[in-house]
Amino acid sequence: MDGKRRMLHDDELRDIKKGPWKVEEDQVLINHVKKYGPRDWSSIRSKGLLRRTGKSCRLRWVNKLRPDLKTGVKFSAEEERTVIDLQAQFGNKWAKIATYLPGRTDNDVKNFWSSRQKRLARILHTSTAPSSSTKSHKTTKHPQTPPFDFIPSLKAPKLSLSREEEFAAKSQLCPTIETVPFGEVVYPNPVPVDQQPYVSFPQFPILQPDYPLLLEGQDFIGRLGAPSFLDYEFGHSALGTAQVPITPSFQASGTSVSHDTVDIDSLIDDDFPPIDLFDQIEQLPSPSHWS
DNA sequence: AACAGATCCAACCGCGAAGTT
DNA sequence: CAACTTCGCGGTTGGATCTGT
Repeated sequence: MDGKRRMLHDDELRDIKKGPWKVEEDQVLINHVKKYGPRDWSSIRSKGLLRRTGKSCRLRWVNKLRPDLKTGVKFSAEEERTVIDLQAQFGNKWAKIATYLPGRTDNDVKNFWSSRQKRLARILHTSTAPSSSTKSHKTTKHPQTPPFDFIPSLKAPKLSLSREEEFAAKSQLCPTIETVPFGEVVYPNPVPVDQQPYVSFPQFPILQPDYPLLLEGQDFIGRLGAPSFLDYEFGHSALGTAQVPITPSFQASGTSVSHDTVDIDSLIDDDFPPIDLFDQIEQLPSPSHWS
């Protein structure tokens, strides 16, 4: 690049506006999209319509101005379940996951997941603290303490695992792979000292040629909504069930755990999110990465 | 009522892929 | 085909709001 061009670029950078959007800016952006469609973001700036980068314009449109968005509506239990299932399947592919959730953006999904993660982290930490407060389980006095000291997998870097690695890792963490209904808590009886109670989770189905589940997202998501979906899909022998240890303190934290089982829906309510344990399973490194 | 911590979420950044010149 | 630009994605940050003490 020559000097003239470089200087111009710097001037442009200085002229870039950042921060919260004003109503007038939104209107300009909306008008642009009406005229030209959701594209040519950079031209918005080059035409002098806004002092925002094309990138910023696109983000604003996608996350806030698109007409089909569910703004201000919390994730429903069904949406939560979908995110959790798809995250287990795709990993942190938020944009992809968002395509399964009408009205939700990748940012929404990402934020949702992130907040659930933090919440779970705190709950897990609180539940294992030696003399944790008996007060509200939603608060903690130890926000700076790494929450997952007791779970080796969570100290490992995020990895994208192959199905084989994933399965191996899960098996290593929880050698006992059983086929029990989705969401069922299995308490070995009697409970050995080194064996926590387990909550079981499904493996996603291994792709089979005549099995439409993973072929078309819409088909998949439509089936997710069916009341019998989980029972049907996860009850088949093609599926394995991974188990993840839960701590005894979970049992005392107000869940509907009754004796040996817990209904999966009770795990997806606002006050008790242990289904986030999916993530602990999914983020397991392969055994070769364990130290 | 005041404060602290938790939660939510809008917006930014860096990077890589795709498209264009 | 290389250089450059634009776009899209995932991660992160910081401010506003909520909630509990």
